[in-house]
Amino acid sequence: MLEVARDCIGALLVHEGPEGTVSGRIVEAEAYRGPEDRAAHSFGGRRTPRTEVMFGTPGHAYVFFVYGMHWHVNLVTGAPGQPQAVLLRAVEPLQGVELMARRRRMDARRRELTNGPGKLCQAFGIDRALYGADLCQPPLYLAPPPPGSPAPRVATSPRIGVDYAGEWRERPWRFFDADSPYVLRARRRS
DNA sequence: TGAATGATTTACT
DNA sequence: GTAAATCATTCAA
Repeated sequence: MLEVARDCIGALLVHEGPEGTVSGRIVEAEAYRGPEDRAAHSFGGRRTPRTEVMFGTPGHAYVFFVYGMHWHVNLVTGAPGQPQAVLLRAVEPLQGVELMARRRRMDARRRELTNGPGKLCQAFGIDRALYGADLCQPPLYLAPPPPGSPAPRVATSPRIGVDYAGEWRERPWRFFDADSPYVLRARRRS
């Protein structure tokens, strides 16, 4: 599953919605390991209407809502019964930048357009309607990087926003393209 | 039925 | 740097 998270970096995310098609290059993702991972929603094997899709077959979208105003998208990776997922945190906009900017109500050139999980979902128009969607076909799917594109320099770091996860917090399960300006605060070493 | 809380973002001091 | 916004989901009763 960690391999899947790493391989996501550089791949394309495409959403063909009623308002148009948007796509972007994935530059940041985090792995959530399942029942043993305190930071995961499926910690302890909790199987609820919300986490249900993670227990199913891989390749589907786990979409959920947090903080009363933000959606997140995950790629379900574990085999059936293995509730693992990869959270997509940031992309570089490619197609449909104007549509993203309209949805986000900001200038299309700003990095803030898609450099966070909630921002990405807003820009892509991802919401509850895409819960459990098959990520191998439209309207929402992943595509391999375009041929000839340079392999990204993938770096790792601890995950973000999961301080409550105790020992699991420090696991370097966040993967990102070290050269992308769309990755939030690529932390400098001291 | 009701209360607590969060895989965040944004605005403000 | 700190805090508010804001509600689906979850857990307790």
